[in-house]
Amino acid sequence: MRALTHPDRSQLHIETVLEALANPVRLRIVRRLAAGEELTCGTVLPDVPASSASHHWRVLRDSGVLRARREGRIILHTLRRDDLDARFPGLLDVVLTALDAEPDDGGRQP
Amino acid sequence: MRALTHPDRSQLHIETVLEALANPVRLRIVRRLAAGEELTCGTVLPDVPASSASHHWRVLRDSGVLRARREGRIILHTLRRDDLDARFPGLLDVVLTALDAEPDDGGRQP
DNA sequence: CGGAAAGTTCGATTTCTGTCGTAGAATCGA
DNA sequence: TCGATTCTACGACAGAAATCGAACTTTCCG
Repeated sequence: MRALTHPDRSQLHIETVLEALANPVRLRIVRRLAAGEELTCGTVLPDVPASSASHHWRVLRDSGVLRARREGRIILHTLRRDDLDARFPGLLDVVLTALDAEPDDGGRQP
Repeated sequence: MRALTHPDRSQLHIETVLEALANPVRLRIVRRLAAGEELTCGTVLPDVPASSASHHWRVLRDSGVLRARREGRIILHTLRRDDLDARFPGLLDVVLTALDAEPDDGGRQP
């Protein structure tokens, strides 16, 4: 198990962040973290296989959207609101607001 | 040649817009349109084959990021700033500001 | 009318993403 | 120490997206 590394604030890249956000599963994660709570991988995507979920958490971490902290055998994640706001002011807010105005799946159910 | 159709403002979808923006070629287009100028397809991506470029313009149109207007044999494109600001206030601004702070290729050259 | 220009569409190819099972590491509690 | 829990790593596969040449449409102009 590799150490949890994150790009630092100055390395955040708008294109990478947009790529990370442009996915329905990852938007679900971001949305759940919006309240500020620290959440474990397991709690957010009960319907998704662990290995798939892990992939999405990683994309969000690697892009700098989330910060991870290992606590024993679990990993606690938070939104990097401070860093995102510093580098891309308003981005997170507008995405979260837009998500709130939509159903949980982003309006993709029949 | 099909008519140029656009999703209307109420149909704009944050996830679709993020997907459209999460691509380096398309970000180049958006960046060039940021000044408010109406531009033709041919003027923005001289290095990209026309058929590839056409694909990207289409993604941007279909997602609602751009508005197209046919003028004879050319197509004039503009950013849908009004609609994007109405539905996702601040999104375009933060993306454009972030792009301005980066090199033209988004920092991907060696 | 004929040819050039601007874009699109189509189809083939390649490349990138997402999905998921399996296996493994680390931690905890009994 | 054994087994359960939590999560990651790997590898295979499928589907989606990007790329691009070739053919086509429409328009403009000589």
